[in-house]
Amino acid sequence: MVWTKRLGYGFNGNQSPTMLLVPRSAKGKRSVRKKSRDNHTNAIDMLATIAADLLLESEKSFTAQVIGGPSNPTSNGTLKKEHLFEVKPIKEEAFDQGSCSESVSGSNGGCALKEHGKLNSDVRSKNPTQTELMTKCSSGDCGYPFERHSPCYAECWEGNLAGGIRALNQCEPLANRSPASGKVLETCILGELMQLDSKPSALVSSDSSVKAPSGEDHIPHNTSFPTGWWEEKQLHLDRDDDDDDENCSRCTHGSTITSKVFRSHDKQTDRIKKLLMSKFRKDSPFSTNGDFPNSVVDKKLLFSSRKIGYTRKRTQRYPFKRRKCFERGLMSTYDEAANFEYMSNLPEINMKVENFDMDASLHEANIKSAHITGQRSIHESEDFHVKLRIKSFKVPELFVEIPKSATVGSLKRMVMEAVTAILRGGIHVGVLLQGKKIRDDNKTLLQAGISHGDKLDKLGFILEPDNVTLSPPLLTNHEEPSPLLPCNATEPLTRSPSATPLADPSTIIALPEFPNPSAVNSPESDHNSFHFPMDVPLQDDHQDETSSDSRALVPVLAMNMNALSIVPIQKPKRPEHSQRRIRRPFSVSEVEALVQAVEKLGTGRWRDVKIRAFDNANHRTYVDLKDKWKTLVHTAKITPQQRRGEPVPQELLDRVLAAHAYWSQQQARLPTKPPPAEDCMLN
DNA sequence: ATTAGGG
DNA sequence: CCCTAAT
Repeated sequence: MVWTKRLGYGFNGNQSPTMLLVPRSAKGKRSVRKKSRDNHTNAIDMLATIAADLLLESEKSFTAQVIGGPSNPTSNGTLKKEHLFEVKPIKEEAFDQGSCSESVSGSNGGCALKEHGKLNSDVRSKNPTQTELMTKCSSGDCGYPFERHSPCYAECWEGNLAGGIRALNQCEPLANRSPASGKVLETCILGELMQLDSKPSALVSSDSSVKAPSGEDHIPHNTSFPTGWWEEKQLHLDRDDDDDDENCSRCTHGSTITSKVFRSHDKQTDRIKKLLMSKFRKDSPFSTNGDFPNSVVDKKLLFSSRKIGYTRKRTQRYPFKRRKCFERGLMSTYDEAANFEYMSNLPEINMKVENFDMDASLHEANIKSAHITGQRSIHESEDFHVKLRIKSFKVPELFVEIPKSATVGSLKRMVMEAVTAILRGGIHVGVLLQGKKIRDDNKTLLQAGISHGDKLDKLGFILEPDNVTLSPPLLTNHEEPSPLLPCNATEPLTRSPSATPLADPSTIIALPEFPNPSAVNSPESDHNSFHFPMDVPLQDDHQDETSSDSRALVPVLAMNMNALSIVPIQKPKRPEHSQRRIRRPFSVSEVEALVQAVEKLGTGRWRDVKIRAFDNANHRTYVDLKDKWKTLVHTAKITPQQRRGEPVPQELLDRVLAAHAYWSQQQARLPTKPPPAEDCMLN
């Protein structure tokens, strides 16, 4: 699968870059992209390339760190393409972008980012657990736990956006938030949907004339979330996102297009809204306090949330699309650490937890006696059961950058798009125990230490974006929809024979609609293969690691929003098509046909060659034929020992050489005028 | 859409 | 095979 990260850079007004994008026009673009695609990209290389080749010629001192990536990083320290980087200049002063007030008056959301960044930086530097975070933030201006509120963040947003996002950051004393703060979630989600601006977005039209600051670049994204079931629900108004070479032109010309998209999106939104609202009304575990949600409801809830994301997946342009027109855009990033703010607004899951309390000594002694806690007894089986209360899942952090002139509705859309972008990339669950990520899926809870009551308090779950692609076996056929797993997804989770106790459906309930893992393996898949949460052993690393491990998908340490940062976007471009085509080596007979056609037609008429010799071979494009010819010529020139694959008869290779020579000569002879169609070296 | 080349 | 610039 082709991996891509959308990198980009933007400016806060006329100030320093805050985000790094790799513009299409950048000199080093290619190498960056290449490197990015390489399986084992060295972070320093990446950094150096970016720093040297791209935007900041004068700033060549950068540091890079991994801020996220596969949960099973290679143990050799190299980085995989899925890893997320943050790159920032060593000299941070150079990127000072001014104070909050400046931003408010003259720029855009930079203030929020900055302040937010500061705050996060503060807490992140300790690689804190949630508890620590809350403590930390409680001492801030706000006085409320950071869990759900970042005063600076909210403040700035209010300043910049006239309160547009205030609802998302409502400050609420912890005590007032009943069970697991579910209420806030409800408010936010509902609020989002209900208030979605139904206007075609003045923002777009007004800004569409704004000249894009720079090109942008895509790298095909490797991530392919299983597509299928939701697609039928989509409104096919969206253009293919792949041919993204267009500048603002598309947006500019296409104000109608844009409007359409938005309108339809609004319809869609309405539907979702209704759906969600009914769901909430009926099922919401958050409607009353003291009433803990049960797992079933939770599943439904999450399901709904995710559904939103998927459903909207195609109807919504990826933020960056419009970004070019806005001259600003939305950056989303994954910062699984310390993002409680956002977390509180997303598929947060709150589960009532039964009591549980395991006696460590019993475990260690491996005694197989049932242990009764509270009212419920443990199974008489060999294992004790651990009951967990998942107060919340962390979800990736988002950063939004949007013009002051933007409407609140558009802001909401952007946020939603960002959410969608992340969700559609797929997520899995990470488990943290006392801040340490448990990476070995094969460990038993006992081995991992998830058994003692005291430790369970420090058990954390985290929703992590999948940085890997689901292999396309069932997608090669582009038409076969992925099975939609039922939301009462207990079964998919237990399918794996290697499932650990964690996969017990009674404890893990938050992963409703992952595809059947058995369906995502393909011969083509490699280490990038999708790992179904919890039941596939990690290959490279069986050691627990602290979250500060650079290979872990974890907190951004001391993240400074002024810093130049590369923010990968979870934007799998047209997932249904972006898969690298399966490799299909040419058979000898195909080579024969190709050679014959080229002998006849020459080397500059691949379309004709295609029609002539491969008209019925749908998978062979004229580009393929051209490429094959290229390799054939090369093959013919090297020694047989150097050749690989199915050997091509020397006779054919000789003909290749002869034809190549002949047509090269023809081409040299008539550079501008190709030989007549009837011409043929064999004539 | 095709062609031509680099990756 | 992919990605693109250039036609």
